[in-house]
Amino acid sequence: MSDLPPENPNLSLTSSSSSLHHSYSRKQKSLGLLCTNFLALYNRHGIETIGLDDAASKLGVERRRIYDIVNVLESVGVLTKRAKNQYTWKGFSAIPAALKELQEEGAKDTFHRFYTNENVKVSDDEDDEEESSSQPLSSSQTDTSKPVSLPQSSDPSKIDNRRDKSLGLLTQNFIKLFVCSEARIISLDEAAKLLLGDAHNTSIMRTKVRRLYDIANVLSSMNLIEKTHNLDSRKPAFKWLGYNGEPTFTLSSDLMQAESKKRVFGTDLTNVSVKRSRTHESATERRIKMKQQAIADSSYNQSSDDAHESRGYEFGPFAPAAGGTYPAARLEDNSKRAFDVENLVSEYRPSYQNQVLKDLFAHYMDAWKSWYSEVTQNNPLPDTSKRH
DNA sequence: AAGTCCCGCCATGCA
DNA sequence: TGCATGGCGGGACTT
Repeated sequence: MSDLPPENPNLSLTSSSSSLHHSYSRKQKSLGLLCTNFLALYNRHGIETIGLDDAASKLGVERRRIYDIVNVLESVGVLTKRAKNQYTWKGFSAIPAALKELQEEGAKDTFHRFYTNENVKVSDDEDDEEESSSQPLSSSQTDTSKPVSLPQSSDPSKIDNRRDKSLGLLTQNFIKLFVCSEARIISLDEAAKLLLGDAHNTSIMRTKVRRLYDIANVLSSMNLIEKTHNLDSRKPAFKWLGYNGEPTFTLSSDLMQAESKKRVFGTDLTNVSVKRSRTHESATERRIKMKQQAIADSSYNQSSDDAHESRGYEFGPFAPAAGGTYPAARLEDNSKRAFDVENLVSEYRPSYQNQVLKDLFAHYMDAWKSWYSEVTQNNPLPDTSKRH
């Protein structure tokens, strides 16, 4: 139990050198693989509670990594926090409901509840997040449309709760992007942009994208999304697969051995000497430099970098999973889609009261338009408003 | 103090 | 090379 985490036995953080071992591969330590192992370990009958320490030692990683996984799993309903160090296993069967809830929640406020000053509610924002089962609870506290943006605008209050930036919330918003729109393929860059409310300095974007990588990895290992490319731009992106039944997981061979051997795995392939040599000063220096640079080019009104680039996502039929607010349209049925979107427009436009949302909406329309014209080209459709 | 986990530096991997 | 990825752990925030 208290087998200490593998950690680095002894290592010289200095140097670079050394013997690098042959077999170190970051792939073997990826969050995605770790998640797969985690799932293989706990997604079985009889499991009802999961202890973080137990998981960490069984998987041979630090708790920090377990948090990464658990946080996103929880945001999809697979787990529920019970107490310190303790989670309740809900299983994959809880996913559909969770997705549905996210969809409804997202549809209701078009991805987020933005706060018009009259209904903010900064202070008491939620308390008990999800809890799918019983009641919907749609108080998706603030989130995505973080006020921020304008560097110097006066922020009413520091709506910057830690929770607002949590991996869990970000996961849910990322999922809403798929489930509440017609986008089927979205690149992490685009996702970050959308979730950030557009126009942001590189530093913030970079960090957001970094988080999205973590999320994408675990969602991928759950088969909720899959990596692909944008049809046109070729840029890597993720495709929403939705919940299609419970996938099967298998422990990676080494873990298996470790398990059967009753021994902590991981220790061996930990990249001891590879540790990055964080030369304090250079790191700090760099950080400062980046900060300044960030500030420098954060001119929020960069009219130049948004607008276009709408090729971030691809549209497609709606996810099979939870039936929801929007009808599942067929790709071929262009006219219907046109109709749907237009409906969507008139239905939602009125609610866009803040700039951020407006931009976001415009962004989507833009993307849709280009997609539309593209499709229309090879497959001219009769008339926009006549179904077939 | 212990538990959480945000953040972003910088190494890897792969065209 | 350059860009996409993502390991990793410092240290801030919560309990």
